Amino acid sequence: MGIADQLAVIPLFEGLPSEHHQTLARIAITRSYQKGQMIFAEGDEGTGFYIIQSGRIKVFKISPEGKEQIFHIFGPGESFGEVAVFTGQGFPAFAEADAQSSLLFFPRQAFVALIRKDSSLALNMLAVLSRRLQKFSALIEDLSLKEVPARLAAHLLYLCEKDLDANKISLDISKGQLASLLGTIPETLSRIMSRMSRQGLIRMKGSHITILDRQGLKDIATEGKKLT
Amino acid sequence: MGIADQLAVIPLFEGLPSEHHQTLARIAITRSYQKGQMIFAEGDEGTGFYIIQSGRIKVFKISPEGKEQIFHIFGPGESFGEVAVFTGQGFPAFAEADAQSSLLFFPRQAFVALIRKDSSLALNMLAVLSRRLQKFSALIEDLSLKEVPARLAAHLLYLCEKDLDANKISLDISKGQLASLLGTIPETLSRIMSRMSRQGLIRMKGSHITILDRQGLKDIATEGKKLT
DNA sequence: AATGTGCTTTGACTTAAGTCAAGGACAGTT
DNA sequence: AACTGTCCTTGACTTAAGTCAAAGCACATT
Repeated sequence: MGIADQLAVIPLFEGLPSEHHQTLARIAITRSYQKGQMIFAEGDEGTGFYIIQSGRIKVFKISPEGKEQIFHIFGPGESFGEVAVFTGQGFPAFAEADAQSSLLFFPRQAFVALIRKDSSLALNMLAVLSRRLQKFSALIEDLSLKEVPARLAAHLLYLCEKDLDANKISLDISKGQLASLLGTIPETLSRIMSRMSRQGLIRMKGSHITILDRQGLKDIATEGKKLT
Repeated sequence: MGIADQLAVIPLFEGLPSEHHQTLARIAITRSYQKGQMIFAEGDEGTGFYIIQSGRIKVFKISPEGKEQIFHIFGPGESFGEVAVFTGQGFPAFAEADAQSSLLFFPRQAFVALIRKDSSLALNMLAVLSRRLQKFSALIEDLSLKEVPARLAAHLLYLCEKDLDANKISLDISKGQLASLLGTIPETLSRIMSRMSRQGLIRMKGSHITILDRQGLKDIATEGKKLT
């Protein structure tokens, strides 16, 4: 399968005329990264953005003391690094391969030229950025207005929505990473998870989690209900 | 001065052909709000977005316990509520007039139609959203990775950049609102400000603040340096 | 000048969550 | 089966920041 065909099925490029998929395929540059390899650093000049063919990328920031906040973990079909393309400033965060990954790089100039010609592409991109803004809003709300148990409860409920199998979740990231995604540290996460287990809200076995009391989690996530 | 002329000078509509300014002026609807009046609530259907002619709007969320996190305070020439236009979902936060305000409302359908025709408008909008994403990144970083003194220090330095007059700042919002913007509460903010005063970093007189030790603030804002 | 209403500050106290340090658990390798 | 490294958990402790309550100020109105 050619690159153009791959592009046709990802949300950002959905509904475009197929000659534009061809053009996109022509300007895209394939790049491979090892697990742990840095893709860009905060402040690096934004010469283009990326789409994930395979693998997993984490986008994050680090405090002077070394604490890490993960903004997002992206998987196949998702794009990242677009912000720098449109602001003309540097990347606002770090990006690192979380697994062996294959990416498509779209150079800024060529991509912007294409967007000028195809308003559907522009609207798709607006939708992608808007959705990201929405996610960021939720993260800000969580960090500022909710405590860690509420964030965790919300995240677990979110995970078991997509993993449609009723109540079983298998974490595909480490608990340390989950902590960083929720804006906390592994110790705190661990303690809260065992509290939730003790209260019969979840059952935990390694990276497999079963939700036992959906309503109970919902109360903690959205109502101000406390975890004893 | 007609609406079209006003539109010509705001960043979002900069560089567009003037007949598009005419069209925009034609689809825009003027709306006025009293101080304290709600413009939209979280979850409301996003039927369009707003541009501020005059006044001030705060966009925020509220926790079940009533704590408020301000996402942004917008002034004349700025737009808000765009996200809902492009995701097709409800508004992700509340918006309220912080002062008697006059807004221009752009209905979704008509605006999207216009964006389809004018790729410069699309690119301008992409730039606006990207810059907002950048701001949100910074807020997330602050909330998760920095303590309140660091956020305050950074904010003061930011304010005195635009208020070019060397070292004097006059807050145009209440300290309670500043607290909410920094993700904290008035009591905490007050305590930290007096610590900063005691250490000779700033001088405070009502809503007028003088920065006495720029480097000292910078150290607290970016290096991990502590406030005693 | 006196009154009231809404900010802001201060003090005493509580608490969520972070730090540091020590054990466990587990997976892969030899 | 023993070893090694990594990740996860637990315990004791510290700390930043929130809560509650009471003054203090400041400005607008009568």
